[in-house]
Amino acid sequence: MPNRDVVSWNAIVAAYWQNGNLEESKRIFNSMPVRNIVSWNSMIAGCVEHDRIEEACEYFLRMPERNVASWNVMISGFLKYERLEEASKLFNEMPVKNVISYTSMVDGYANKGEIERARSIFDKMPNKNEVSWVVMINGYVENGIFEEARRLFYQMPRKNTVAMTTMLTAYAKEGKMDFARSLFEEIQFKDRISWNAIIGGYTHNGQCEEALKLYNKMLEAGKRPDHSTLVVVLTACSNIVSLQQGRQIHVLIVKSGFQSEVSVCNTLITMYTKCGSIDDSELLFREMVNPDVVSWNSIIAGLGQHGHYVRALEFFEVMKTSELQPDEITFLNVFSACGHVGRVEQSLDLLESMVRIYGVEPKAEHYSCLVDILSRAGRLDDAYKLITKMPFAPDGAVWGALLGACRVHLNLELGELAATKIFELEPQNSAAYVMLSNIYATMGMWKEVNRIRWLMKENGVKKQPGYSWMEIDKKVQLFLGGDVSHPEIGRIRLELKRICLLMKMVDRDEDLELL
DNA sequence: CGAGAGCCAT
Repeated sequence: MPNRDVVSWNAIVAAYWQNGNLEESKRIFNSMPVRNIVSWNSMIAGCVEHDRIEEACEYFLRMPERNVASWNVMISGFLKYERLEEASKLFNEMPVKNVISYTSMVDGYANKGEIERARSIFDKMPNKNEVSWVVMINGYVENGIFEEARRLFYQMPRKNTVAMTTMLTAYAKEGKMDFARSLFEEIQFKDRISWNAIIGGYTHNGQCEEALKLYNKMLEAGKRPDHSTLVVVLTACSNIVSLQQGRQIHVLIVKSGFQSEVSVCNTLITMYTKCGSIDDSELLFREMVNPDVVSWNSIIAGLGQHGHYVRALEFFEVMKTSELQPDEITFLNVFSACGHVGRVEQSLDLLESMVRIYGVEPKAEHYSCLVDILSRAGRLDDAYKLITKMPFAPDGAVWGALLGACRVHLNLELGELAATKIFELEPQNSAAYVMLSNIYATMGMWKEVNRIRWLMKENGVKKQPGYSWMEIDKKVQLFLGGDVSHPEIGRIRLELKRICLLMKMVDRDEDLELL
């Protein structure tokens, strides 16, 4: 039975590359006495899996005959690396297409933002299955076109758990958690991913208590958490600054062996940072055997958020000696630290070395940071020069950084210029009006102050009130900036005074590091 | 024995 034989060989070939040993797969493949189409297809899939698309091509061209799966595996290989042209060439050349060929192309176009082309293939499909529908719906969701996603979802004939989870995620991204929740309740066979989606939805929409409640329900329902579950519930704990619940989940992570998951550790680092326990963040980071860029970014950001700027910069120096490449977020965190300790020259050097050494293109946010650093150092003209030298059009945030400093250093000319730019780019940006008006007020130019006030009214700009809240006798009290009519105003003021005093005391202790 | 889907961290 030679056929039976091939099947066993194929299984061994597949098993090796699935366990990370592509070379052994290839060796066995070469030594096989007989091969069928499946042997070749499996070898191609293995190469694709191990980022060796060119080798996959070689096998594809060498094989004596191909079936539809051979073409499909090549197409999905090219799509994996966003090589749309080659994928679509194969798609057009292949003699017979099946539902998988079409679905792969729909997914490929949708992932590249070419949603119209994805849709036109979807509409041309001779028959669709549940996967095709989900790919198309999710394509709309990923591209933020929620109305069309919803329309297709309701057209979809048989909605399975995956489709419902996709739509649930769409509602969550729109902030419509009530719709997301009722869809979730309608899912007959809720799996772990559906639970993760609804918990994540509540977390990202600021309803973290509800997220944690659902997490407990999930455990009660007998679903074990996976690394994604843990990531979102830890995020929920961070957002509500619940160190106690965060630690509880940390214990569970250690007991269940999830501490080997990099994403889980990274989230733990951030959780401890946000919950005020930066030492735990650092301990965790040091214990990681395989930190990635996100781990480094998290600890550098964390140290910065706790005022340990110099230490953050030291970590960055160590990161540079590792084999990991800093990314755009690393540089944002590093710029932030530089700015706080007034390292102007260093940040200018860094901006230059971003591209030259690390191949990271600075974005608008990076320029905003630099403009902010230069401006705060009083170098307003240099900041303006940097803006004019930016390789793309400056956005409102860049001008805002300059305007903010113009208010502090009282530079009327540049301030008016920056404000004018912001009014063009973001006419509803109330902060710009307020800052410009403050410059005029400080300089006693009351006529101009009135002109800005009039301009705000004319453009329908509303300054959103500044507000905060605190807990008094187990009740949360909301209070507005400048509001003296609050019934608990006395105790609120007392508490604010206490916090100010506390901050000044802490500040004195940590001044040393700033120098 | 081979090809297409939903959730997650800075």
